[in-house]
Amino acid sequence: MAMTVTERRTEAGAQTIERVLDAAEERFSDEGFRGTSLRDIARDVGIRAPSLYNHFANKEALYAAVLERAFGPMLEILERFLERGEAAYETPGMADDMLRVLTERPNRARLLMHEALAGNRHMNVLLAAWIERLFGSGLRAMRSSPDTHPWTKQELPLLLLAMNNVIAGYVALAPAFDGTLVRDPLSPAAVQRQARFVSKLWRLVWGDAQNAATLDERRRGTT
Amino acid sequence: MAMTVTERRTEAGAQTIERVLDAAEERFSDEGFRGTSLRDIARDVGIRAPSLYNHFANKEALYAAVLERAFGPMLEILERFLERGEAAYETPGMADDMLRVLTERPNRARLLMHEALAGNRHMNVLLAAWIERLFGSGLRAMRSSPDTHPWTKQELPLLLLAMNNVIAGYVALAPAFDGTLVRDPLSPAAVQRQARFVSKLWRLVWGDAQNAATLDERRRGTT
Amino acid sequence: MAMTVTERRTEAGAQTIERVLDAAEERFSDEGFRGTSLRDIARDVGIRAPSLYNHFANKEALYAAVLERAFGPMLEILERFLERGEAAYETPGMADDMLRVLTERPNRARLLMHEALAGNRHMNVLLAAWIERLFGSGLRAMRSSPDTHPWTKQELPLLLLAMNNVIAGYVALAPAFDGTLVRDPLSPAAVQRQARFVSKLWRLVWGDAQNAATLDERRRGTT
Amino acid sequence: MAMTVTERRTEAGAQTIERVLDAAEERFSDEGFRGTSLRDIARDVGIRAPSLYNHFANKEALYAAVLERAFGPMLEILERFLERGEAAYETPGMADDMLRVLTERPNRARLLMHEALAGNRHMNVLLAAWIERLFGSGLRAMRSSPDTHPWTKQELPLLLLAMNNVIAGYVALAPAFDGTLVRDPLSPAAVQRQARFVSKLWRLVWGDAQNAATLDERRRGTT
DNA sequence: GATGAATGAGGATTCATTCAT
DNA sequence: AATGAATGAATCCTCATTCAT
Repeated sequence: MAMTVTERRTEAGAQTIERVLDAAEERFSDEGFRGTSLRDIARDVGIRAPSLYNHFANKEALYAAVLERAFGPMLEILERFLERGEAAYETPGMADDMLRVLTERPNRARLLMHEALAGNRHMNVLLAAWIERLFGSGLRAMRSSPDTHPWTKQELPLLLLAMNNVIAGYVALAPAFDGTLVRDPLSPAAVQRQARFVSKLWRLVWGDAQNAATLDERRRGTT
Repeated sequence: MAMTVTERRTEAGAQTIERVLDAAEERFSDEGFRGTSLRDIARDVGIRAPSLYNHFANKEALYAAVLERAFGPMLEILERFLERGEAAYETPGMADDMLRVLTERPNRARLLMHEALAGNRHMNVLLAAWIERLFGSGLRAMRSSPDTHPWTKQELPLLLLAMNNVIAGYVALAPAFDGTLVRDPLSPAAVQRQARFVSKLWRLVWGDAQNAATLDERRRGTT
Repeated sequence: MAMTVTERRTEAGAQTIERVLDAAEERFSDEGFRGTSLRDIARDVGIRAPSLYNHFANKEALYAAVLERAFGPMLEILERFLERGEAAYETPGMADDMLRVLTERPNRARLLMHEALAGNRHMNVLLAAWIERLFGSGLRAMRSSPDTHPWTKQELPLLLLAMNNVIAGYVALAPAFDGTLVRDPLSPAAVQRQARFVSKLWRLVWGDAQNAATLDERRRGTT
Repeated sequence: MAMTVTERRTEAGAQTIERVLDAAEERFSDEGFRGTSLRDIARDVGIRAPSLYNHFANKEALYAAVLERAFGPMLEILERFLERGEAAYETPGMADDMLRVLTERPNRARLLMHEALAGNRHMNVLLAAWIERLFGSGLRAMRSSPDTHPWTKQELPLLLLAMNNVIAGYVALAPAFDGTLVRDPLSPAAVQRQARFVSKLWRLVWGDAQNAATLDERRRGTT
């Protein structure tokens, strides 16, 4: 299928852009915004640094584009869950998907951590709003779920944060403990193991059907 | 008690060093090693950048000194636990102390995260060895504890990592979610709340007497 | 009358060229040759910088074209005067025309000043020759005029230069003193006022028979 | 006489600063602010560009310092005249001094022109205020002088501007017409000639009692 | 005739570091 | 112990220019 001149040109540019975003994501996730140099990114792509300015207005804009591309998909995952009704029992499913998304591109978890460490300095307003929304809805989901779990209302935010740290932390930090605690933590096998671990952890802290049953029984017993 | 001139001078020097380390810890924990400039650190202290070289050989050496000072105390906490026999039931106590140490100086948790994100690039051999030892002994403690908990041997490292991420993540990242999930997360009250939360979490995932009882019953019940 | 495609295309091109020259004149007159970027000029025109190269070989060539277009008309004015016989009493008329030409396009006076300030670095040989001719003939005109004026032969060049500075300086510099000395100095009213001022100035410094007589009379009358 | 360490250090620095200011004045007056590169200035001084930052915060600050140093003396000349009573007959004396100051450092006149051409973009508030004051007081002086001159109140600002352009224009632009109108226009002899010319010009356009009388007499009778 | 992509050269500025004082 | 001066290397970014399309 023939391409018009314009399309071909655009496509070539788009390819470069994609490669730049890949390289930038990698670099930014290693050393953060200030620790990353455009020259290094350019070198990774195989172009000269000034060429980056054909595609991005400046370093900040490139970083913003990296963040958008990185977290857009996650936000969509969230959207889907939100639309399906925010049912509490879906929270573990969400965690599962999140883990999968993050492990596919572990850089992104690191990116998120860098942002958080630097105080969300560069996270643009839109993105920040989305993330807030994400946590907000996660929280509402937990609050509206049947109270088969042992947590008070005040503790729920802490639990959500903790689960988030467990999931994102594994992806972002485990590599640093490669050899110490986990071997090759981002291999498919290891990720699957971690997914099962998170499920189990969630069941333990939140309760599952069996658990619920046990609790139910206990409750009925009060009758 | 009078001080000689030399002593006073030395003491003044020591004071400067301490102030440099404070400023450096603050800066490094914000933007990491590469993102931090010696000039900024010097400005915080109220001296000029070249003066730093009177106290530290270079930027790397200063960073190393910051890491040493930051994690020495933590390693000592660990030492104490290790010497006292690595009893499993003490793990939560350790987590508690760790949380307290980290929240007293939240920068240090951020420092650790930066290091981990950058792949422990600057963590010197000694420090790395200590940390490895820390996790190693934590792991042995968990392994040698009575199996009143529901985890397999393979899952224990993941659990240790998860608990670490929960604790350090709270201190390092919660500020980024100030207002979203937690309000003023490093205030004494909030820290205490988090400490209680971690305890409870630990009891849930590891099991305590009551839990153990329940599990026991269930087991016996199959008879 | 129909135009062929080629003609129309050529005309479009000519239009673009004209718009480029306009934009370039504006920019160059603000910040000089080195201080002006092709990108800015292109942006003003609504095209991209590389397109400029379809019309001009390079930045220098564009600048040369701007100079040509800017000073061609002035040179023609001069030509006319020269042809009409270089009569001395026409010098004020020339000054008048010059002022008018300059105020219609104040950028051009600024352009000339930039050139002079930078040592005529870019003024091409042809242009320089014309300007030299301009001053040369102005000088000859003054020299060959009846000596009703109080100037020596040696002073005439200084007078010519002075008048030139008064005229061009007003157009080029007055805007900088807008509010301080003159209000809205390039408005038609202000220009007319300045034209009258220059006339009067010229009469005073050059003197004509009538003027001298009038002044004399007035003075005597006060007796 | 021995110098303390501090003094010697300061003096060396002060020397460098002075040389930087000289070089910068020269460069800025040739091509204006944007057309001048710090590297060129540094090269003229014999240091590397980053060293400039030991003495000036940035390019703008260096430029501001150049302006201050260049126009401070002129403003002082003015001050002296203002203090002595702003008598109208002193205006030519002022013009004389101004010309002398400008010709001693012709770059400064060019600097002023560049500023004016670029719309006083960089002239700091203080300087601008001074210049405004300068023109203001010149104007008041002219207004309060006995009306032996043929100008209306409305024309006085134009006259002041014209004289300014004659004086500054000679110094700034004459070099561009070296060979055409004036030979070696900044040589002492040429400057003196121009000074006499300006005096004469001023007498013609402004007139003083004596002059008027003399001219009158001469005209009336040559008796 | 227009332009997206690319680039070498340069431009302002920062940075870690040295050294004499 | 502190610092002013200096600097090579690097940082972000602009600029004039080329070229394929």
